[in-house]
Amino acid sequence: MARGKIQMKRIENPVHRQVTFCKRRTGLLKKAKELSVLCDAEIGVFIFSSHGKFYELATKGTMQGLIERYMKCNPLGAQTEQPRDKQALDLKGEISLLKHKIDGLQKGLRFISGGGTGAMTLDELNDLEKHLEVCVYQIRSTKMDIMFQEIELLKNKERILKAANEHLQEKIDEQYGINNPMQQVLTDSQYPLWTNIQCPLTISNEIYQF
Amino acid sequence: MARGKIQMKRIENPVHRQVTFCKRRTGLLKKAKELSVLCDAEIGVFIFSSHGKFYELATKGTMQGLIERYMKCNPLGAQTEQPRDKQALDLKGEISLLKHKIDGLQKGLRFISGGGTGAMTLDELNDLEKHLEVCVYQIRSTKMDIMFQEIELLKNKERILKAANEHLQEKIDEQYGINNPMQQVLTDSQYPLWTNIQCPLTISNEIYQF
DNA sequence: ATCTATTAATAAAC
DNA sequence: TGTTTATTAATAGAT
Repeated sequence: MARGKIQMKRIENPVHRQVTFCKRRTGLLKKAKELSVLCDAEIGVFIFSSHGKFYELATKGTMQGLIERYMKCNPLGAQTEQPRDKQALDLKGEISLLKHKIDGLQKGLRFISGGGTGAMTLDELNDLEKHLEVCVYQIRSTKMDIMFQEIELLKNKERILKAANEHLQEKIDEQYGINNPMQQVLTDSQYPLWTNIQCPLTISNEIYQF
Repeated sequence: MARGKIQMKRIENPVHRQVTFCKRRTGLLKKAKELSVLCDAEIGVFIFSSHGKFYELATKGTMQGLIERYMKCNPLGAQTEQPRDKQALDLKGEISLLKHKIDGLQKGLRFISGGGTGAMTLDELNDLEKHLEVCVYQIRSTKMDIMFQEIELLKNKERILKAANEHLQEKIDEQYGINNPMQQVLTDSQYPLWTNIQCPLTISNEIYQF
């Protein structure tokens, strides 16, 4: 794919072969990652070089998980692995994964408490995001509770004041009758005055203490 | 690599995603074979599509052989000893915990970003996080505004009712004097009655419409 | 699946 | 190995 085609056969020159191995290995893993990302696929790649050196890629989860999934898809090979080994492998995998998560949370805490992020991985950011969501939710919930309580309190006050007003009005009506001048005082034109009245209510101590 | 670049993120259009998956899967396996041939490497590739369909390639021997070779190379598989049962128990717990977490995170992310997310890059997550913060803030802010408005409204009503009560009380005092029986009605012992009074206020139309 | 305009990968050279 | 460059290979979008 460059400066000339190459034959699709083993490269005999060891130097050329090594160079090509390095380049194409990188390319292959890149392609695998891209395919995983673009198409939401889970991909695992093993590469053993001719010298026995090992390279691997697991795009989601761990290679252990991939192998397990592979085993499920291929019942034929299920027996090759002893349960003991499998369990041990799983355990190790989980431990490293959990340590990883703890790392992420620690980094997240550091971030929240003022520092920069440092290099956080995608998984770490996922955890942090969830953690932040929970924090935000809790704070909001508490605030809402307080405000609802205040609203309910004020509604209660309103109800009681209305009842008090009604009672007082009835008393007045009893003495003045329905059509006495008192009614004029309670029209819209008078309303703004009331909102500005500051002097203490003579009956407030009894009525408004709740 | 054709007719325009594409973003390195999950392709949301299912048709496009499927087409790309097919093409790139072919390309990836071809690359793996080429690398194996050119550089005399042993390569294994697992591909699980997002729908769970499985594809594999083992360039030399079988996938089983590759996995076994992988087990030997992987230091995690080397040590396994006595506390097998304990390890197994731990393992089960860890697995279910992690699966739960992963499930939750994936669901959350998918939910938040609307469509399915697939693997997101760090930058995408940063953007998502920022977006989330803004969304949460906006929703909370709107709710708070509404609640503050309601609180202010109720406080206003309270103030006006108190003023009205004071005014009415003054009227009553003018006629009955400070020590008339009216006072008794406005004591704490009477208070519960008021809270249950349901009949319309005779002066409410003027006072309470705001 | 097939066709191309483009982009991406990479062989060779340094 | 990393970079550069000329070239080939892969593939996105259209059909």
